[in-house]
Amino acid sequence: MRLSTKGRYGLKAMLDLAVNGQNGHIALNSIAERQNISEHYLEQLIAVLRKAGLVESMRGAQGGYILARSPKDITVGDILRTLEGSLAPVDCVVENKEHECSQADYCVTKPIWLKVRDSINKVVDSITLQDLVDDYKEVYAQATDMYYI
Amino acid sequence: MRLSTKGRYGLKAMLDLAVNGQNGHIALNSIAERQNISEHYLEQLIAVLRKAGLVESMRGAQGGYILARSPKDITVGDILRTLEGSLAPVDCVVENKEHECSQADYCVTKPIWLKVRDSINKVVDSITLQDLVDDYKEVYAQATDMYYI
DNA sequence: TATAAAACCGAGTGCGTAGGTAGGAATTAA
DNA sequence: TTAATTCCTACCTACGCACTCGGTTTTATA
Repeated sequence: MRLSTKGRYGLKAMLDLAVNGQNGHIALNSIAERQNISEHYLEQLIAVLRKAGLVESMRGAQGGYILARSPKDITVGDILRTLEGSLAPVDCVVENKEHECSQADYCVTKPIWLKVRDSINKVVDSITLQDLVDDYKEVYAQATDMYYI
Repeated sequence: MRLSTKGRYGLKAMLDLAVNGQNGHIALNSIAERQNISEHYLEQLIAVLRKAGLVESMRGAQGGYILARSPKDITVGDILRTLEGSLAPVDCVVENKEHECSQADYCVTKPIWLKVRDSINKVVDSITLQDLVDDYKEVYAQATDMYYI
């Protein structure tokens, strides 16, 4: 039941953008360096975030990435589901695919998986990037050049 | 974030034992047949459940398995965590290992993972095998020879 | 006491996915 | 024109899941 690095790295990158991208685009290599993530690998992840409309890019010199929306309008759930797919614990309760199991009406375990899925979504959808930015600023009120996320 | 078949098969097997094991031991092959699980594979899973003290075995002819405790004293969480390990979404919030990350005090994402972990555990710990047996009996009030779990 | 039914055990296998690398093409500010 | 940067496709490797295989040991019963 672990999240892969996709979700974790992606969340780190998005938080990095929220903290550092106030005035303009941020180059991928600077994010990768600060967050200690392979640049080429992060490239693949941010491509997914871009296609999902969570970040926007600018090519060429001085290009980079920027959040597509305000941090308060991007939830942790948006980011994780974009990179990990559904957070459902079993396939039979993946969103919009619940009907696909022929035994759904008789299955006594399905309600368990639904509850687990919904409780996970509830947590991650209740936290916005802005919440994390606020936490970050509080923790690093003094040491402004630290980037542990 | 999917559960593996270990957890799902294990839960099915335990529910099968709760439903069918009222009067004595149940042979593994009958569980495997009813639940449509590879017998040899289920053997490996039930060995884990036995070592964890959730089921007891009797060897030899007419032997088999039986729940070690009353179904009302076995939760879905007990079964899933035994077979899957911690249900934590990331390693840094695996139970009793939270301290191992040197950045734990500064990490702004850790509280997210803690909330996710706790919400998952809360759901699965609130449901007992007896609850599932009751659901099962309700669904199959008429068709008593069906075994979809 | 022999037999068959069952649990117990350890090793091996195929496959998919995670987590990257490698190398280059296209774009654009300076 | 150059250098910085995104974008794209292909490839690679290790690992764990979901089994299979071939036995050994135990025990009720005929």
